Amino acid sequence: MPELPEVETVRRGLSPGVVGHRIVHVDVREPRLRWPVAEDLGQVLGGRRIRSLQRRSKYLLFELERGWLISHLGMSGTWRLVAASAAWLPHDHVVIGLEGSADRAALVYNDPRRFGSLHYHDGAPAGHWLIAGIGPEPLDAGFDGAYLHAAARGVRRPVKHFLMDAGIVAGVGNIYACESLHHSGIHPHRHAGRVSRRRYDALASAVRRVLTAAIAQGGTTLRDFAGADGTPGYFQIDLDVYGRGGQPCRRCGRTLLDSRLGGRTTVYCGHCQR
DNA sequence: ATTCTACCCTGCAAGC
DNA sequence: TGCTTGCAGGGTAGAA
Repeated sequence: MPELPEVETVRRGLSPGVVGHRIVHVDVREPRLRWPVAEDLGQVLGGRRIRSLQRRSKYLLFELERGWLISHLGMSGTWRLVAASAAWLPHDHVVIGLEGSADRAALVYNDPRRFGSLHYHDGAPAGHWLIAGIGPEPLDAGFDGAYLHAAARGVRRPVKHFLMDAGIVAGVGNIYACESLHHSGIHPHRHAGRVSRRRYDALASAVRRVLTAAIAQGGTTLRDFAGADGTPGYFQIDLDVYGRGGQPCRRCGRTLLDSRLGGRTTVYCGHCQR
């Protein structure tokens, strides 16, 4: 489900309802996520106020009065704010009760596929093992063509893989990798080390442009993604290649190709992307 | 050291 | 109608 723009959309939607509120209890109803959720999370978090809600790569970071709650949505995870009296839905795995919110009294983590995760970390998120190795944020200074070009030196794996590697750049998943490569005219199967500096300039700016536009549209809703208030994203309307295999390229009109790259569907134009 | 594959899990759609 | 198969926006561990 969520790449950087979707996680950012969740962060923005959730913030007003959680920041400043105190956690009164935590109910781990199903600890079997990507990694087991600590069953004593309630004892650790209970009584602490949420100071801010931040994002790093595809991780949501709840800054507490002390320590951080680090959440990843995997493929199918969602957070929603509900009234205390709300009925449980299937796959509601973790419930965080909040004080100081009138009708919205609990934060509920739902995740059918359970690829998401939830960790408490006592120090700064950058020190957590899941986050320590992550590369630069694509929307921050420091991410540009020069950086990509240098990082790709001698790398033989496909440039699409390279771009989706969080250690290289944070937050770019399958959808936005396909889109950015199409925007910049780079063939997804090309070896990362065989892309010129000039074309990495184009790729870096395409990544920025695509992610920024997607955030402005509230993310991409393919089947079930929704922001914290339940509204879907609208960026799917602007997708040029993802999900459009067999349809005409919007630039040259030729049929878009569907291939599998590392087990993931990759759509590209064999004419516009070299 | 890099790079590939298999796997974690449920839900849905397509095909038979 | 019901079964099987494959695919889905993620990321890791372990093998090659």
